[in-house]
Amino acid sequence: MNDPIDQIKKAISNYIDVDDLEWADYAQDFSLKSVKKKELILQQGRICNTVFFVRKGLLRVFFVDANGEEKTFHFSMENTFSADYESFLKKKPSNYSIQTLEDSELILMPFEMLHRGYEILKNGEKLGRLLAEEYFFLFSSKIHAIYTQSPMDRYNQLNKAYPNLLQRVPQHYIASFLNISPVHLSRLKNQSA
Amino acid sequence: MNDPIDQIKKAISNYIDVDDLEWADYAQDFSLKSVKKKELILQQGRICNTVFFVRKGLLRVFFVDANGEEKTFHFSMENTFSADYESFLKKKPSNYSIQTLEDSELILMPFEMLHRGYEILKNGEKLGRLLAEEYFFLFSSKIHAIYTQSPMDRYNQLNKAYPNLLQRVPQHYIASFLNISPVHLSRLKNQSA
DNA sequence: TTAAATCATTAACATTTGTTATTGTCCTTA
DNA sequence: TAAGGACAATAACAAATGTTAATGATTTAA
Repeated sequence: MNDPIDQIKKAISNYIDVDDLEWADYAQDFSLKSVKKKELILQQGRICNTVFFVRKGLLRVFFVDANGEEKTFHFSMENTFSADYESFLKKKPSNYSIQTLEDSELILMPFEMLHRGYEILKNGEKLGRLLAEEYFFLFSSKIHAIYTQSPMDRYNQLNKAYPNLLQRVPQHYIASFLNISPVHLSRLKNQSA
Repeated sequence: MNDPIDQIKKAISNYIDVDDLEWADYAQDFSLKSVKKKELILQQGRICNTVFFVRKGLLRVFFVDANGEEKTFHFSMENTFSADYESFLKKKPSNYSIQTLEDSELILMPFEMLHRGYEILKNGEKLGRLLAEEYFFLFSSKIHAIYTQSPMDRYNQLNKAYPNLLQRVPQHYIASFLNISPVHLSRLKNQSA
């Protein structure tokens, strides 16, 4: 079996039982894409019609606010899915852009394929539900953290959850992710030392 | 047909087609509850084993942070569902408490019932997916708003989205929802006038 | 109906965070 | 390899937000 496609099957198996026969039929529609560092794979304002599975590399989900400033919303790590899921599902213009932060290898899942999955795969709807629930939990805990933790707390927690992320990502993106200025993050790091 | 149960059927019909026969079988397990103002219907630390449908009244979802301060996370309006959904699904201690802000009439949906819904109702899994997606979108836009809008912007937007909410809810809960101090909210309101 | 509690407002002050500008380092690329 | 650009650190100052305390109004409950 094709190696990269095996990788996404494994990821999906964390959510539902995958029937081999169904899968063989389904999986042929995946396509692979290699993308150089710093390239834009989704542009704010366009409709997101693909879910990206990060086989290798690292993505940054961000948007430009009313003042023209970039805000980093999320980092998509290896073996996770990435998209503007709302744009994807509702076919409306995306609020986010997505770019590669490293040379990356992606598996592409176009919109039609998702819906075919709901029909073809015995547990397709369940997979959709579990993925929506997972990101729901993720966002929920992100809001919880914003309400309860200081920027420094969140920095430390990020460092703990993804130990090498801080080495892989320019610091001002981290600041933006924490919703503070790069200058302030630099100050905070010194204080704690 | 029973009137309150008809109300929740109508709400669910916004998500999936409901087959009358299935529904008649399913709906008999709902129970109703009238709750006085200011009563706690879910307590932080306990497992949330019921989803509440707000037939009438208003709920506040909140939690107590490490400093012992209450943070208001969400207001549950009429004809919407309320729960700590993560606690509910994973059967783990809730991060939130839920209280009534007004005398309320609730429809209770216990955990077993949800799962029976996944099995009994033809579109049960789909309903689960759509609900998870809806709250996912809600949280997503909440985070987006935190990143892009000033507290005053968010206050105005809240006022626009739920025109009578500000009259129904003590102002310090609104401040807490906006993640600012009550004193600061009072100041902001004066500045804009 | 009255006393107590809750609440919104305001003022004064403290803290946090943002902005701008400068400098030195490192990386990129022509 | 040299020049330009991106980046992190730092300082000085400005703006936003929090904290505490006092006051008056409203609501709640005995």
